[in-house]
Amino acid sequence: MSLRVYNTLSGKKEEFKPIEPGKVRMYVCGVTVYDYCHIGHARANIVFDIIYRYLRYVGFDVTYVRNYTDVDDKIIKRANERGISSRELSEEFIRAFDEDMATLGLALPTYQPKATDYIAEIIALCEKLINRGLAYEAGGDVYYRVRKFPGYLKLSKRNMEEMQAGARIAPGEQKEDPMDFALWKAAKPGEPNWESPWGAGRPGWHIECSAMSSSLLGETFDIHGGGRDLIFPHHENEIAQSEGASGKPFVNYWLHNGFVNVDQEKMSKSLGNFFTIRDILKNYDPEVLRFFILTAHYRSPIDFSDQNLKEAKAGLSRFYEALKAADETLRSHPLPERPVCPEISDAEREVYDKIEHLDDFFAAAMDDDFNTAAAIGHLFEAVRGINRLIGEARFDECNLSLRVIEDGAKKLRELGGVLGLFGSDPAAWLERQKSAGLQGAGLSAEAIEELIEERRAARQNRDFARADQIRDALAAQGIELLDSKDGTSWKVK
RNA sequence: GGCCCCGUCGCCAAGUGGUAAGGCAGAGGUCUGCAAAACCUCCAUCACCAGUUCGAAUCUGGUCGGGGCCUCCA
Repeated sequence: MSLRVYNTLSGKKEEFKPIEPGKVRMYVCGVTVYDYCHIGHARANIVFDIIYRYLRYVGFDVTYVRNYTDVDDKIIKRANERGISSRELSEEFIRAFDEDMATLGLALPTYQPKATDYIAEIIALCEKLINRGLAYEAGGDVYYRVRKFPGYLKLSKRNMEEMQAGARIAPGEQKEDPMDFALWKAAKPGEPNWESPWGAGRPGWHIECSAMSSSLLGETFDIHGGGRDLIFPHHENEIAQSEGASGKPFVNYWLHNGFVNVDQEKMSKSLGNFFTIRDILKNYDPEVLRFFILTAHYRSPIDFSDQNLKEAKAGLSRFYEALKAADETLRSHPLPERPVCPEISDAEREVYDKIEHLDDFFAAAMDDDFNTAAAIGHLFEAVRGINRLIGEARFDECNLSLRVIEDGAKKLRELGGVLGLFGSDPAAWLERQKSAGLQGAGLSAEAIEELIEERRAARQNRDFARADQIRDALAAQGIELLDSKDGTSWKVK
């Protein structure tokens, strides 16, 4: 099996062939740092995090660049509103971004460049484009002469005439053509600025990504990613800038993740219907959010709702319950040196096979354009298998099952790790969910334990009426009791 | 208006030519004092219509419905 990816440029799934065998160079558009990240950012970053992890898992040496855009109109505007410098503002939100991504358990990219550290490269790129006749200076601004670049709009698949209608020249701009876009903007009073051949100014929006990507990855690299909404104009303009300057293909594979919707509508800042990562994390474990995002394919839209988050939590809990049960089983049943099973039942055989080939099923799903939803489906089947062997509990006659349980739990952790999942200690993770859930129930763990003890005594006296009364009362408050041979435990519904 | 995407079980969600993964919910069963958890069994012909094909959820055309981009946006 080989990796196939959907390339926005061709509109098809293609076999992935890196430029340099065994190595992948990947650039993903990060954030403009002027506000807290919302769950749309969370999705984009989680999606490319697992792409990064999976590429490494299959053996590629990956150079992953994710930038911060720290100079921009919105940053300047917000900084002015707050009466602080652009630099102070962007530094504040770079820290916030780093914290959010760390909380979500993202692996660190190889490089995280800031646009303002690449001003010299940006100016050099502008000069090159001017020399090639693809850009021009006008009143201290520099614009890209879009009509001179033949491949323009090849990524977004539009045509110039139709685009004309919406394009316009803002007051103060001196564009030759409404479609042209700014590479460099002359500084207005009070704006951050850098010296350039065209006077003091600052970069336009798209040029920083061209400059940072070519500096760190070269003129042509393998993968460029980002949200769908960046296809036009951002990525289209990046292509014009980079290919215009180098004369070489910019990127081989363009990957774009789908949106997060709220009530079937795109979540966005302009609509005001967005949730920040910090909002969500008040009510949900970060791993639940990650799990929720990965249960859909990265290109599909996902609908964000309390209901869907709750389902994700139930699903993730199922994994941790199984891992916990596996841990406990292995702890109480030492694995013999040479596990045997004289008579393997059909059901056991089925589970053994499933777990033995789990990596293959997982890889086949992920090789198909990073189909995490299908991959998780396979992992769920392994959960059922493990639970089944534990349920059979015939370890005396067939201790080989212990080996399979051990193997299954190990693979679950290893493959889950590729998705950034199941990294916690299961008992501790479940315990955390319990105490978090308790806050909403208005009950203390001690109170519950007391009631459990009272019920235990009642049951011993065969006073089942009283015992059931206690259980029902707790259930009404969302507390479920689970009886076992070793006593009674509880969990929040 | 132009371009693009989507419409799969009650809900979420895979599946892009060979008679529909998985999760949640639901029904029955095993276990249990009774439950819960776990396990077993059951539960969809893929918006609609017309084509192509031996064969389509999967390809083509159309209809209806939803969404996105064209302005800042992951």
